[in-house]
Amino acid sequence: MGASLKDVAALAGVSVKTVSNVVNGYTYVSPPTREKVERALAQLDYRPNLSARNLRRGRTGVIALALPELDAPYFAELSRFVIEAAGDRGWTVLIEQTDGLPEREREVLEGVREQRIDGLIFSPIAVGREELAARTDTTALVLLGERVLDGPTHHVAIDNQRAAREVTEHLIACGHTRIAAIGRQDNPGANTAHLRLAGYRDALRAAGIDYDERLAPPTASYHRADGAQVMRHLLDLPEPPQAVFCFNDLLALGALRTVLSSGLRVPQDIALAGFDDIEDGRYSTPTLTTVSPDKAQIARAAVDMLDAQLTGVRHAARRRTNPREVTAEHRLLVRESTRCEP
Amino acid sequence: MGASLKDVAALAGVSVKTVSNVVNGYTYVSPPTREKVERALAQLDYRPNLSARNLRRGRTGVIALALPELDAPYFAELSRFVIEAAGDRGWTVLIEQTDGLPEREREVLEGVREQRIDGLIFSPIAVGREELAARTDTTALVLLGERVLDGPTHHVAIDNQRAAREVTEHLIACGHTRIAAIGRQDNPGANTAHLRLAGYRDALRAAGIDYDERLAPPTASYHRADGAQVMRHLLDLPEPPQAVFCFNDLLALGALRTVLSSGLRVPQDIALAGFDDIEDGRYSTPTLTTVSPDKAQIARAAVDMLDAQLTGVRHAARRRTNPREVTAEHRLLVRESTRCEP
DNA sequence: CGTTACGATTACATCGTTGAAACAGCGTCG
DNA sequence: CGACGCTGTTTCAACGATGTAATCGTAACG
Repeated sequence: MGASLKDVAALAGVSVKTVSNVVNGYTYVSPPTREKVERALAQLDYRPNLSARNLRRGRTGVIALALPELDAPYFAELSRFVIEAAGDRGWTVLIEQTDGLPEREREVLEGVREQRIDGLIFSPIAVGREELAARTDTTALVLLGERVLDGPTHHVAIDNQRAAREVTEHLIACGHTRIAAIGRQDNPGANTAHLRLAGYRDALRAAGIDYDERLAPPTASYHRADGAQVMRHLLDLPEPPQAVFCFNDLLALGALRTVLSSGLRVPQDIALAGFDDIEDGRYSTPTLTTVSPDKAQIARAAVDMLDAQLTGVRHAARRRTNPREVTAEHRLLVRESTRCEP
Repeated sequence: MGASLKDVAALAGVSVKTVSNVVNGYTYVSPPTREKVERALAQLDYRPNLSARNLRRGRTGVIALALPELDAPYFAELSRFVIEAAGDRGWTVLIEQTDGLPEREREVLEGVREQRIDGLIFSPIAVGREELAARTDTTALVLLGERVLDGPTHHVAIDNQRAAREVTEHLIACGHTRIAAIGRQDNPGANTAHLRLAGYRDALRAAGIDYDERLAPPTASYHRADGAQVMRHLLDLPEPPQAVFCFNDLLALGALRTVLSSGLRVPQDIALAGFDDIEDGRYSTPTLTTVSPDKAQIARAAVDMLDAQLTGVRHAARRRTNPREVTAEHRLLVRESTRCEP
């Protein structure tokens, strides 16, 4: 087992606390003592026992990131940024996969990992406003990607509705009028889906196009397979759409597959747009028009907000910082899949 | 803060240790006492403080998974399986991104997270046999995807060389003779690249085709961008290849992009095969021929081997279990990108 | 009836670390 | 010269849980 402070102290001929002081960079240690201790530290290859340190300090230095799926590229890319931002603060990230299951999400909220983490960054799918309000666990929390109005918690998201409107406006500007949407979800918790649908409808309305529910079929989840399947359905309509706005890139890539394998061309026969700007869409053929959320900014903001909560609690005993909402930037990236002369 | 054993004990009117006994399912607790304690536990919503428990027990219940990049789909998919397999044992997984940087990899090996984790599953890129042998940290270790012969550590991998040979044989069976490879790396640590190249050359040799180094250009890393760029280079050769074996799917998807945007068809003009079976390749157009490693098996085997090391240490004080090697299954999946009549 | 055995419970020490407070030594100041 | 303040160091008591050994009561035994 590794050496403890006691071992080092014995070797250096000083008290345990002095060694602790050296390790923690405490100011009042005489140079000769410091040097002696440091030699001993090096000789024994001392590493602090984090369990003990955390027990004493009441902090673990670990935050959790709870996501639906790690293998959805959007979340994988986001994770990397969160890990980096947390690393800058000396924090370690523990990843929790909920698979979007309500019960797993509730577990996470109620602190399965409590005592093991200082804070939680959570990207919910199923859990709604009520569950969040009812939460009893007091671990610091930041929500991602969900805009729970009046919600009791900090969160960071992009302006989903505006972004969705912009995509749809772009498709309209290309001259399309029969524009479908893939990704509608009627589950009341599916906030993101609602917002993107709302933005889509905003743009239609502004252009004087009637909303046709048959062009926005319900979509079980947001994987390639769903996109492929719903697209098949759209193509089989008596009047198929001229353009399709998919609520994420995976759906779009699935849809793209269906369109191309039906012998149709993108964008000439059908234009396709996605959402998330995952790397796949930059290398598909055609490349994918999409909304690019500033993932680095989202990650940074989330980590910052956790930090604020944690240090806030320290300074003003358990004062609940006011729920803050950060809106991250996004950009519409027009690529080949919707290229047109406007 | 959460309630501690002391609080529960006070409420139940018993000693701290009795509560501890109830919590840990110790046998000799009288039914009435047990019930009293359980009521108190429930009433205070007691959760054990893991720092304290770990300090006492010397185990953390956390393992680390160190990967080059979480946002490479192969690793993202693998992570999910590792997290699941670890979850079955009640372990939590902490993810460490090395970005393939030698210095980060060395840090991981030397136990940056020591004291915080019980074991490490590590997928190295840069670090080689010598560094592994020189490792001083004693945390249980399992290597992924690397076949370090005579290495001092447990590891699990598929038979890369055989798989690569099978892919190449398939391309040869389709009638191709000018077959390129994307993914060669001359860095001596790049074991996987060497093995796949070896398998490629085995197949060529068996078919009596000369190995032409110009058809296997060095490749800096394994991202789409690299595949796209190297493919561009191959297309610009005086005699471009008829088929290309890419050492992973990302390279293949990048290459596919280049080929298609050059106006060539896949597989008619150029056949393309990849490696890893990431989801993207199942939805690209054309779909991607690839080697599918049994990721679930790899994850399970890695976790099993960690478990064996951990319990081995417990039983026979620090007995080094013999380095074991597990070879996971793989399958060649022929899809559209190489379809031919053989 | 005294001893033993065992079930049930408790007191105590301990894991490694760090905050609070005490203490020792020494120069400074009134 | 005594009080004070500063640096440098140590002692002590926690943090929360658990292993060990001790304790207490009671039933079984010879």
